[in-house]
Amino acid sequence: MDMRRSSDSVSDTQLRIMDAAQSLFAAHGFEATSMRMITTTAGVNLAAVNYHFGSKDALVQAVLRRHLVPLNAQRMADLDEAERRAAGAPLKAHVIVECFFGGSLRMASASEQGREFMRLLGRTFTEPLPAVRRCLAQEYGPVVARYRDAFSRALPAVPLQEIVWRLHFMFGATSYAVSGIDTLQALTGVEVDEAQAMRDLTPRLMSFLLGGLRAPLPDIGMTG
Amino acid sequence: MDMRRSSDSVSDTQLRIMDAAQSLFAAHGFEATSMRMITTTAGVNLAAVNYHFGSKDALVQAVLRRHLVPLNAQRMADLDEAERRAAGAPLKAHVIVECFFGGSLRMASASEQGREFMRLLGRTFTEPLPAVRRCLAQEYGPVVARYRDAFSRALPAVPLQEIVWRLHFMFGATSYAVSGIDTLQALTGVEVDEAQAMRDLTPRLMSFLLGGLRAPLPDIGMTG
DNA sequence: CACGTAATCAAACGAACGTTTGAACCCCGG
DNA sequence: CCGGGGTTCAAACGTTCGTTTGATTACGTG
Repeated sequence: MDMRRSSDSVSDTQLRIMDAAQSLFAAHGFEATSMRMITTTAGVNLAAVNYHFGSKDALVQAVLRRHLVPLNAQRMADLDEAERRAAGAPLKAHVIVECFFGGSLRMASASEQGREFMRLLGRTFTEPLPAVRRCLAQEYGPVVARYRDAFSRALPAVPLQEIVWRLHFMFGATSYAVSGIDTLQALTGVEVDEAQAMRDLTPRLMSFLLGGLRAPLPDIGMTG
Repeated sequence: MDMRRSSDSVSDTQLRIMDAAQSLFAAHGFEATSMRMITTTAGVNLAAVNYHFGSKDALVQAVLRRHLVPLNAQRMADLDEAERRAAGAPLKAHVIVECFFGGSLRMASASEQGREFMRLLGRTFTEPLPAVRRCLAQEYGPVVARYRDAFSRALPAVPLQEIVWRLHFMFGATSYAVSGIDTLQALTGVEVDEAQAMRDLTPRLMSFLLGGLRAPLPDIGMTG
């Protein structure tokens, strides 16, 4: 009963469970995926999840964190590197956008597993499950704060509050773009090759996001 | 056992059930909301849902359709009216955006119930439940096709495929913007008054969407 | 006032859920 | 060869799920 083992030494069983869980979570959602589905798909005993992770909630968090932690670490590192290269000068907006969304989009393009995880992550943002929301707030909080300030320096004419909103919109467009390919198909009736779509998606989305980010400021009553 | 009654004459019990269900679905998701939660909140007997709607899935669809059908009808009518006024001239992009997203945003601003429904609708797009996906495809299909063509006429320089993608992005930004105010709070730590936020959201989002829609075209390898 | 239909009710249905148990198993150090 | 910790296993735990039942109440109609 280790149940909370540190970073190293994840057993083969744990890997198989997380892979199966990620795939099933992405396809059916968290609550609709039962322990029996997970363990059957993983080819392990039903009790294995509780033995190795402690509970279903803990498994959900483990699956999310497995790729989200390195992804956000990469985001921090990419921004560090960009700021180092700029040598004190304010970053260009498109560079910051690339730092934040580039990594995740590349991840979604690279492999079926990556695509699966990004689809899962997209679903995650509208997921009411407390365990999920706690995990998101904890993992994204520092990163978002860092990027918000970076954007604010890059676009000094845009009020900080507006930056936050546009970040929010960019999040939405991205998570939906990644997780909703099937929705796109359902709505438009167009057949899309998913791998091809994901590859083309990066430049398409980047262009869209930058256009939105740099749009003229709306005129809102100056109340706050 | 009417169970499939036509548009008129929804009983008080049915209304109370749909109101309670909508609120709970928006707060906890479809699967996490049990029949017992719904009927207790509505103050009706447990068997009432199955009696009046037939099943939980049918209730889900009834709750979605209740506001979605008139909303999409309004979208069609708004586009009709705009095209009538243009008298044959191609519509401006911002007019089409206003037609599509204006109604829903106004709905979200108008009442707590409207806000609730839009939040629910946002969740709906990433919902794997078959009943939900069937409902979305059916209700949105014609509307999306109509608007896609309108955008294509308004922006003749933009390939149809690119239009579809940008529509997709705009959907994502919007549904996320509406449904994820709490996510915004969780990620940024900023406290937001929801009613105020929803009111300001319309011009903010419109500006962002238009900026994205009119962004320079990405350069993608000409492979299809 | 009776009659019949629609609606509501308490109670129970079988199934599936997440979790726990205790025995069996594997493998390595003594 | 034996002993013990880490792991896997079948089985069952108690709970909750969506749904169904059959009796009971409310009510417009002849």
